[in-house]
Amino acid sequence: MRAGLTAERLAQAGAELADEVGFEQVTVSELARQFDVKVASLYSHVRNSHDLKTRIALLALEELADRGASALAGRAGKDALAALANVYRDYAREHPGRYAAAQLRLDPAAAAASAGGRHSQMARAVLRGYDLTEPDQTHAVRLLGSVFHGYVSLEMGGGFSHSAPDTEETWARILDGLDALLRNWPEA
Amino acid sequence: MRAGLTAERLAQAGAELADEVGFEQVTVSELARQFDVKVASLYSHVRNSHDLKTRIALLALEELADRGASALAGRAGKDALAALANVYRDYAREHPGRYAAAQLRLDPAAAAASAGGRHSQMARAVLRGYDLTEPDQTHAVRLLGSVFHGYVSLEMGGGFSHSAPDTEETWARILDGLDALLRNWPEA
DNA sequence: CCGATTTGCCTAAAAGCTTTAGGCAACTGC
DNA sequence: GCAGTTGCCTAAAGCTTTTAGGCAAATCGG
Repeated sequence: MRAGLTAERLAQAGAELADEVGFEQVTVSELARQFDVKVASLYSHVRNSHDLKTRIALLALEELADRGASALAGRAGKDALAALANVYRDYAREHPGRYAAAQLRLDPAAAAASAGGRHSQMARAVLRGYDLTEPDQTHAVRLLGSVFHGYVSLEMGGGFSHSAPDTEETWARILDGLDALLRNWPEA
Repeated sequence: MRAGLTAERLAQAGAELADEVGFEQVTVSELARQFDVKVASLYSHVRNSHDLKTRIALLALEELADRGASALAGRAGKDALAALANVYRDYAREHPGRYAAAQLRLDPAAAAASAGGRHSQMARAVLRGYDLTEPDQTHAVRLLGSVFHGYVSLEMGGGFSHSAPDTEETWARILDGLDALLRNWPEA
């Protein structure tokens, strides 16, 4: 009786495990336990612990990009902005472990093979609804990335303690603010 | 001959170590090696590995708050905004390990004892230069936190690959953008 | 100044994670 | 059904964390 391990199934199971116990706690040993298999067996499918984590990160980035593409379809302007923003926030809430994985610093090789490019393309797609030309568009792409990532990770980390006003309200107002800023991007 | 360990010296040494090898690699064992002392000895000063990391985080938050307070003294408006923003960015560049430590999710007890409150007070101080009243001021505090944290961590993580235009330019334009937005904060 | 107490670092040991090497059995294809 | 490949196994070394208990060095009281 073989367990039927593959790198993909390991990454998938690792992603689920990450959501349950946190990305930090995802370990080759724990994964072996889940598959009821000896630890050494995993090393035929995965180079090492870091390789496993990288695969989980790539999977998460891919899923996020898929969600983003769906959300953006048929939307433009502020509608698109909010849709993309919510993709990141909702994904982080539904899949905290995967979201943490997506934050993993990838080595250049992995980064090139990742969905990273799709993510910046999505941000650019949103910006088509605003009147920015290069290089301002690039600056704006980076701003969107910063706000989305920064807000989501602070909110998830409890950075905005449960004080009033609630974070739902803040999120809405920040999106209003970003929209206003993009419509009125200051010249250099 | 005693080594003269204390929780404070361990946190300090841990912070330096974090800057050299990365916060993730800061380990009780490695620290023991640095002090040329047996591992078990550290456990008289520090409850466990997580306690050590928490102490490093608190130290980093404290240092950051000190720098922020200096930077803000005598400044207002966009000047203050840029000064505070640069405190975070510069600190992250000079002390990447400490900055990573400052991102550690603190348990409520540690969070309450941390310099977290000073940080939001600094953001509020910056916002005094703009015309925002509650609850918009809180929303804006959170926006500043998001952008500063998000930008710095993406830049450090290589998220803005070394593509043109350079990140220095983007940073300047984002601060221009934030300033413009705060001066023209949209109503609800 | 010296004995008593506290404190600090030690040895010892258990338990868990990572990674490599080499082997045997179970699938796969001919 | 046999040969070959692949997959999971045993074994083992090295690292980290954490606890328990001991001896010696610093510190304090007389």
